[in-house]
Amino acid sequence: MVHNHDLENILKINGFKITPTRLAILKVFSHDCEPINAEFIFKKLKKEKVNIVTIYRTLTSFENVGILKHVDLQKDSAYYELSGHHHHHIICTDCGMVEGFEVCDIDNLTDKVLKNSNKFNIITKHSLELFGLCKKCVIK
Amino acid sequence: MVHNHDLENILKINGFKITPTRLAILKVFSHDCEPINAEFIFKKLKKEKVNIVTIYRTLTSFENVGILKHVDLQKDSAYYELSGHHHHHIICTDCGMVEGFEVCDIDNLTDKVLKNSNKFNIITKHSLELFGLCKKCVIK
DNA sequence: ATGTCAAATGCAAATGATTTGCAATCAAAA
DNA sequence: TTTTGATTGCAAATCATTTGCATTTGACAT
Repeated sequence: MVHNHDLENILKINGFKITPTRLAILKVFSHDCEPINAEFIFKKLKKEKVNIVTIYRTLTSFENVGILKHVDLQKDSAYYELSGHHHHHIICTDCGMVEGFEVCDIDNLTDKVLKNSNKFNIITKHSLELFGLCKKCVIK
Repeated sequence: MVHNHDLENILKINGFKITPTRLAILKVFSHDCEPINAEFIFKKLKKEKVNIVTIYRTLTSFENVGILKHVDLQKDSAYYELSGHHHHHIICTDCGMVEGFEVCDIDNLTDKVLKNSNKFNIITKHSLELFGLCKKCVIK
């Protein structure tokens, strides 16, 4: 269970002012472990009447300081998740279901790639997502 | 050097009618090995006065049959490349420069991941791109 | 506690990539 | 050459996201 106190700390540490909107958005992320988009947060916060523009701005600023990570699900909008532990996703191309996985030997890959590259010597991030059909959609 | 004859064959094989526009678009791809977007093709074909809507439609239909592959460079528009040999890219987050690389142990990864997954057993495709700073941009 | 001020938010409008509807044109099969 | 469905162009629509600007508010100093 995540306490409000923890969320406030996240904001403080990153130099943000503590506002109800930011706390609410952080809370949505701490509830839903899967990557979510602005629209999803907007709907979750219907009662709080948070403007979607504010959500977009918050997502961007949270990503800038590293609170959030942008996840590329090859969907029509931008998805984010808390950047806690390093992991990737499998996405069902039929129903959109997302499952996380930890396996990722990126350091090894990066080493090999940089050894063969004459244009790059610094890698700062990477994308790695698998796409397939979930067991339910295979049957269809 | 790619001959017109080869390009026509690609269209024929995939059940497309042979049109000047499609040949021109294919030719752009055969010249530029790096992933390109609709706007780039549009500019390259200024003389031919190809409508950008047609380019979008062509890109989509080419991707559907597998002539083209959508590459996720995390830029603002959709980039495509000929789906010939399997490879990935390093993208400079500063200047946007793109370099390809072949190293990719995806089968091994897929096996491990599916072994641990209870929701998926079929992977159809994957994304894997590295992001960093090219040697020129590191200096800046 | 209160005033101050930059930061945060809301609202309306703009942006920019991509899509859609529809009419005109064209490639390819008969 | 005729026919017909596919292809293209043009204008307008869409949809996620961004921007400008006025208003509000959190945090710090008084």
